[in-house]
Amino acid sequence: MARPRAFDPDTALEDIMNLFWERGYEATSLQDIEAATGLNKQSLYRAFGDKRAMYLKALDLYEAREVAAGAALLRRAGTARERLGRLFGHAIAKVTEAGDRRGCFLCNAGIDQAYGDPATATKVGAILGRVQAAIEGALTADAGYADADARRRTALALMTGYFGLRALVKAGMPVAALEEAKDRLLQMI
Amino acid sequence: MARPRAFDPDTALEDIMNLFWERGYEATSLQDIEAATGLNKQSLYRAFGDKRAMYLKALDLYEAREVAAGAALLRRAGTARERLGRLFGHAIAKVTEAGDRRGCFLCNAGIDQAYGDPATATKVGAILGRVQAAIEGALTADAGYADADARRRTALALMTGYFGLRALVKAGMPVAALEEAKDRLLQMI
DNA sequence: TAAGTTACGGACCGGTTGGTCAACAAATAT
DNA sequence: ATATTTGTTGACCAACCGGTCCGTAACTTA
Repeated sequence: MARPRAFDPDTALEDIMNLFWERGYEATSLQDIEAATGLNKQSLYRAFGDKRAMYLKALDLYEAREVAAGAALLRRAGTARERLGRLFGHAIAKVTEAGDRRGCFLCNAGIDQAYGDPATATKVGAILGRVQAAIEGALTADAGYADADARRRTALALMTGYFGLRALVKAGMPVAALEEAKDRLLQMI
Repeated sequence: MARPRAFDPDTALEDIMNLFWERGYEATSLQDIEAATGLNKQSLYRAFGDKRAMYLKALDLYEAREVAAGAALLRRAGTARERLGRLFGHAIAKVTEAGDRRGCFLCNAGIDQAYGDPATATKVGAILGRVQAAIEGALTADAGYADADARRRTALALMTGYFGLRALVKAGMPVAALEEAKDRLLQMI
């Protein structure tokens, strides 16, 4: 109909997601976003809405990308412990292989924005529910988890441990300690 | 010698701690701190230093108050599971009894400031070490944890679960799910 | 009471915040 | 070619940011 966009919104949103992921909402300024995307403020507003909208869309992208990748690790063949081991191991591999200590954007958002912003809280809650379901799904690989209640309880405990692990990654805990915590948590299964 | 302070620095620091605990570093402005303490910016600077210094002192107070209270729960008589159950139960009781969903200031600080600010990272790391030691101490109550390595591994896993639990509190997870996660995590012991 | 010392309060600082506006550029449809 | 629609750009906004300065008030000591 008219002049087409000169940039790719998906690429821009990915840059935005990485910024919010690393620094959180408040510590990320529009100016930072302009610099990271190479776009003008006005183009950003036109494409995504205001800063809060950008944040929520970044969370959506995080689920579509990172959470989905984690869920895929859980679906691949193996015992429940092998599946969860892949997920937990991946969280630590991000540190050892890529030096990435940003942790989990979802967990970060839960702490720095869900408390205080209802829209974020709703979104985080919804994603958490799907993470829980994915872990429960991985547990069905073991005959020992035929009971739905036991499955749910263990899934909740594992999810809690997983979030703690990723929080401690961002807090700077040494890799050796992270590994020990991971291995011991997996013995729950 | 000269004119004495008209306010109590300890009370003021407690107000500051509560503010940082609830909102985090970036979302708390000097103006907010002035309003919460009823003090002038100048008095605050004179008493505590700049904003960052206030934050670090607030973390110190948090350890002296809240972490110490948690460690006391771990020292009281009982089996290891009873001791840890008190600690985990206390984290959930804050929600059910006081409607307090601020979570753990230490965990919040680990996510929103330790990554990015070396001074905070150092302090958080030091406190984490003492928390780990307190949990290890509680595990010695059980004969099954005579081995120091096993004790350390389990303590790390429990600490990780504890931080996950408190992160999920702040993220808004329903109490019923928190309870199930807590109970299942305690079965690790 | 006078001198010395500290606390207090508010004005003030430059810089940055998130957000808007209007002029201009570029593409399509007729 | 012209009209129309949209994207881009940079100037601009009031509000607020953390931080400082300075005149004045209040207290202690001599």
